[in-house]
Amino acid sequence: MHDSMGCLAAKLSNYVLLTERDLAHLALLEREEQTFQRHYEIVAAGEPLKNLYIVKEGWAYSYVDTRDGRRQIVKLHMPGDLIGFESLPSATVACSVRSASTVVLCPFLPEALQMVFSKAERLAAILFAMSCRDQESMVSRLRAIGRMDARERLIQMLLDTINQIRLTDADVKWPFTIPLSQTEIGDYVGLTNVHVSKTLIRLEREGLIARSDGYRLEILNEAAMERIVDYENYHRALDTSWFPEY
Amino acid sequence: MHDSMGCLAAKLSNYVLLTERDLAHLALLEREEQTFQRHYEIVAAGEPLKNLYIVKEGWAYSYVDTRDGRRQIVKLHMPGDLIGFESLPSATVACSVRSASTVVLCPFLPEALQMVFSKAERLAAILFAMSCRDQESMVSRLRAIGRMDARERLIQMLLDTINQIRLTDADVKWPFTIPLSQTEIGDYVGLTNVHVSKTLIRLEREGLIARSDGYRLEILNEAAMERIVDYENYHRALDTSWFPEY
DNA sequence: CGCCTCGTTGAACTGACTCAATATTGGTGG
DNA sequence: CCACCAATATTGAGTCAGTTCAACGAGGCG
Repeated sequence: MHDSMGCLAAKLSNYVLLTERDLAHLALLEREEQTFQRHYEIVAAGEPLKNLYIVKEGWAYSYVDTRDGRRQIVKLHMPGDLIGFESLPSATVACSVRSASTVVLCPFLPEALQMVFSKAERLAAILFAMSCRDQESMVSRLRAIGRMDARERLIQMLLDTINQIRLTDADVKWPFTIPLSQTEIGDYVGLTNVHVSKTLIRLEREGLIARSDGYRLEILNEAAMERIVDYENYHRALDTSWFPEY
Repeated sequence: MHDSMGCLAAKLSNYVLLTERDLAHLALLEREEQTFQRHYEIVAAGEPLKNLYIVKEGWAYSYVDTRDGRRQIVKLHMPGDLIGFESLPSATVACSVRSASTVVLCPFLPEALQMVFSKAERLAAILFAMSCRDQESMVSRLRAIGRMDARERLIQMLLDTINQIRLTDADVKWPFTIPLSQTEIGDYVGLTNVHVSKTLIRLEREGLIARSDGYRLEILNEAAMERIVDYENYHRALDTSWFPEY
């Protein structure tokens, strides 16, 4: 990651070759920044949409609730991720956002997209591609939650998380930290905290993972885990053949 | 729906005011068309991405499989819907597509987007907004599948389907037809065909819905059903405040 | 007429949940 | 540096929603 680059730029540069002009436009989106403590409610669903965000540091997640208090975490946000696109069409916040660790976000106004679409077509295409990639990610989550048992869901979640981390940190060292409680993991994969605990212990006994103090975790047999869930890593370079030229 | 308009244009015009220029660009995407019989495998996951599609008539759906044959239907596609965006970033088909009824599709090449982004910025913004709306829809599905029981999932699915229909057919008449078998409905909401059958019968006994021969269905107490799942209808006009001007 | 797909029904099973007690961890202030 | 508290994780017992399996029924089509 270059010092001169913002976090979004750094992440996008893993996907696609950015031009000077792209970088200049991107810089405009990452001017401000705000820091939030762990477990802070950054945005609440139902409000009018004020800001979109770029994650600069730390983790956050988007979630929705049911009236009787059940919670579903929808996406994890790591450095370089964009937050809030699903709220754009209705101009109303569709998902609440909460920090998982201490987190630094760059807020920007939806109106900034006007400039992007009219003056930086290629960047617009990139953002569009990122939105499509988010869909791809949600497709795989729907598959996991809709059709897999607890063990498979957790395996899928761990694989996907580690690959998402690798995007900005090419060789992660084991063990790595997942700043999520088991309740949060459960809310992410559609299980109870109790069953997450039992299933993680099972994965440990099977020799697939190892856990050390607190939230540290090691994936011992990634290949086997990939086979179990038929894992497809879509966190790779973007196809740019349909992008406009400058 | 104007005769001169394509299906996508017709659908978009429910969301947003289209200019002459938008319409001209849209027309370019809807030149060809292909017809498929019911239950035809239109695209298979894993292939290189060839076409994106606009639905002109009939229903189709996108789905993914697990290795051992479990299936998860990801989206329903109705007239005016766009198919295949989630495959764009990887240039590989992420979801298989299958026709639910006889269906007419307008294929177009991903490269057509190049023209859209460079020459029709406003249309690009619209497509981007549609992709974000798809995300919104998948958020609500994750909530349903991850955190609701069978009865709630089916209620949510019925409400959402009828509201999606209403977009192009403002006052649907009861009873309306859902061209999906109970196995397909199960694959959509993450249940078995057996349990779908039992749960639909239960909803009927509760007086929430009525069913007539085959696939015809009537929603008897929409308000009650909306209350049960805390339903939010996001199939409404798009916020265009961040769209570029011409 | 007979095949095939689809829906219904019932019995038995089981994965995940609920509830509740106990352990562990991390953070805080004295 | 230790003691205490709150948050989180573990464990076990009992329950239940949804699955599996299997049989049966009903319409649609060649």
